[in-house]
Order: sequence, then C-alpha cells, then structure tokens
Amino acid sequence: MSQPDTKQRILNAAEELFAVHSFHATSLRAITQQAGVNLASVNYHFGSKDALLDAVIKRRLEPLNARRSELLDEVERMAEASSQPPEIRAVWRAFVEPTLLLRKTDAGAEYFITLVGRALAEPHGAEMSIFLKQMGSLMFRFFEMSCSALPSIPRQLLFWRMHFAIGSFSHLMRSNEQSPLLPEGVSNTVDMESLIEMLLDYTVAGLEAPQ
Amino acid sequence: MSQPDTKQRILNAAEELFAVHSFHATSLRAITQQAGVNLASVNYHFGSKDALLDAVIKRRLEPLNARRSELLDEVERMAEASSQPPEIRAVWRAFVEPTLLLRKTDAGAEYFITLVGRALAEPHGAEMSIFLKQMGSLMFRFFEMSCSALPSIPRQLLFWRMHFAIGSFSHLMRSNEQSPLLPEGVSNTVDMESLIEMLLDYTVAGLEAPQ
DNA sequence: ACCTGATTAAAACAAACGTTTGAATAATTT
DNA sequence: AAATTATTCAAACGTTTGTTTTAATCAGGT
Repeated sequence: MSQPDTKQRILNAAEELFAVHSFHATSLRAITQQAGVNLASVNYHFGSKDALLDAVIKRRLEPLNARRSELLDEVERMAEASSQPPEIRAVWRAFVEPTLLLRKTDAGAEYFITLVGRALAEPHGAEMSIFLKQMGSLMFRFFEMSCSALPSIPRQLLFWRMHFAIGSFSHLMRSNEQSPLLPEGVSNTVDMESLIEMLLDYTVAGLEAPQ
Repeated sequence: MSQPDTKQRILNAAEELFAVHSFHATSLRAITQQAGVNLASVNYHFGSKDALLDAVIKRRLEPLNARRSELLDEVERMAEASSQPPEIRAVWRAFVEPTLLLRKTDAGAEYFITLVGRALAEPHGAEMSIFLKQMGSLMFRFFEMSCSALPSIPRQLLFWRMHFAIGSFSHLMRSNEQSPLLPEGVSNTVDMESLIEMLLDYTVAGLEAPQ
C-alpha cells in the first residue's frame, strides 16, 4: 500500500462527519477531502456509502459490546454466588460505563459515541438499522437482567422505565461540551467519572420509583 | 385562491415527511407530490425549504408554548398563594402534558411531536436551530422554576438531572407505536394518560434522588 | 365583459450527489 | 528484471437536489 492507512483515514473522517452532520447530510466528497484521499477510494475500499457507515460503527461497537458482555457475565456470576438477584446499578453500569469512558480514549471515540447516540434517536434512520444489526441480542439480555434485578416492578412498567433510561443515556451520549442552552451559574465541563455516577443515581432512582 | 388550502396541504405533507425521514432526507418533490401541489408552490408560498421548516414548527409550537406558559403561571400562582416552593411534579407536568396530549388531537400533531423530539436530539441540525429560536426563554424559565421547586439540589447537579429528564422526555416524543426492540411479554400500546404518569413518576424520582 | 393581481403549471437552471470508468502508479510476486 | 496484482487518480456518468423562470389560469373589482 502506498498510503498505508487510507482505510483508517476514511473511517476517521467519516466517523467525525457522520457524528457532526449526520449520515445523510455528509457527502463522500466532504469525507474524502477531510481524509486527504481520492473520492473513488471509498467505493474501492468499502463498496458504497452505506457499507462505509457499517464499517464505521463496527470498528468500535464490536469491542465495546464484547466488553459490555464481559461485565454482564461478571454481574451474573456475582449474583449467582450470593444467591441474590443482580444489582440493578451494576447491570446498568455494565452498559453505561464502558460507553462513556470510551469517549476519553481519543477524539475519534467521542465522535463515535455521538454517532451512536444519534442512531438511538432516529428509529428509522440509516444509522439505527445498521446499529441494531450489530447490537444483536445484547439489548434483550440487558432488559432481562434488569427484570431479574427488579422483580417487584412489573415487566410492562419496567419496559417503559428502561425506555426513559435509554433516553437519558443516549441524550448524554449525544451531548458534547457545547450545550445549546446553558443557564446562568452552570458550567458544562464535568469529569466523566462523576457524570457517570450522576447518571446512575438518577437512573436507578427512576427505575426503582414507587408506583 | 383557486385551491384554498395549498399552504396547509404543503405544511401537512412536510410535517409528516420531515418527522419520518428527517429534514435533510426529505425532498421538495416528495413533499409537493404527497400534497398534490406543484413543485414551485413551496418557494412561492414559503420562500425556501428552510422557511418551510420554520413554518411547520411555528404552526404548532406557538400555541403549545402559550399553553405551557399559562400552566407555569398557574403553578407559580399556587406556590405564592401557599407561600411554598412550586411543586416539581406540577412544573414538569406543565411542560410534558400539553406536549404529549397534543399527539391525540390529530395524526399531523403526532408527526409534529416526533419532529420536535428529533430536533432535541440533534444539537447542530437545522431542526434544532429553528426550534430553539421559537422556544425563546421558556426553557430557562422551566429550569429556574425547577431550581425553586428543589432547593436542596445544587444548581449544577440539577442542570444535569434536567438534562437526563429532557433526554427521557424527547425519547418518548420520538417513539411511536413501532418500537425497534420489543421484548417478549411486553406490549407497546398504552394510553397516553397513564404513560404521562409513568414518565412523571420516573422523572420526579430521578430529579429528587439522594446524592 | 374587461382588467388587475394572485396563484398554478411545466420546464429549465446550475449545483451537488453516489457511483463507475479506464488509465496511471505503486507494491508485491515470480 | 519482468509480470502481476493492488491501489490511486482525474474525469465523467446519470440522478437528484433546491431554486428560478415564463407562460397559463384563476379570482374578484370596476
């Protein structure tokens, strides 16, 4: 390969532009220009624009889901060892923490998180269908473990509460340092660790709320 | 006017298509075809595609915000009458209930709610900038009243918790009867009134969560 | 019936889109 | 060193985009 990382440069540029401007509003010309590669190289290396989106999501979602699955295994093991239902905070943390901590690994990861958050917000978008395909059954396992963790909450009610929780989570995934509405006396910069705890406090309280 | 409702027919078609396929993915040809009007009539009546989006949002958001403002007035009046801080559930209800009940008025309103929910999810999208312009200072008033309602929660923490709450709310606004992920033994159809109470239970518990 | 302004209609505009082509260049293999 | 494969490049493909133009059609006032 003359330019040894053409594919990676395309993936990086696409990741950023898809996250900032959405899939539809991003042209292949904008991607290849930012990547410093030829226009035709996207179709050469990936086949199509849709296949490029698939590759962008797969590159980071596959290891992320592997990590989440590991953590859920661990939560399950601890629950069985103590003959107790799994801890709802631990279940939710297994899903939330690897995702939000990924943002700090590099700049591209932050774009990826925004992109996935965007996918979760558009049920019929191109991002969503590709995202769901790659999520496989992990979402269902997540739901079932939450049901086990909160046996006193009816299944139907918990479904909606998890819907609300995913709304909060995905909203946080989409939000970057530039909030469109910042009230007086409020700063937007917080370290991610404490933000995760804030989200867990909020979410667990909501999931366990009295009926 | 030969066809007395060309503008309304365009607004209805645009409302639906913008909500389902997003602003960028919807062409003027698709809109005018669905509306049964000539392609050029959009630019004749509205000036541009952007101005059309503005009109679509304005048509329903203006009366909705007037109603929300009324309800916040009422909550404020009751708080002053009893010399107590405003009820957090009432504050939040003033924001949530008129919006979600609007869905049932007609099919177009449901599309509008989806469209606004989408706007809230894309901080840099065309929908968001137009939406914010029309929201004016209502969001800030909403935040300040929530601070008054929960004086024990630090302002900074409440900012993030309201961020989570708006995430839940907007996620519910976007979700229609077709959920992409429906676990076993769970139905997706619930009457809106009880869904509002579910959301309020969840949100108030999260906002008031122990720190 | 005639005129005036508002609206609709079909057609064309330039620009941007994703994709494909075929030749040129680089890398690897024989 | 020659042959072969992989990659890059500039150019063009046919569509589709938002917008504009010009003529036709409609309404209501005099």
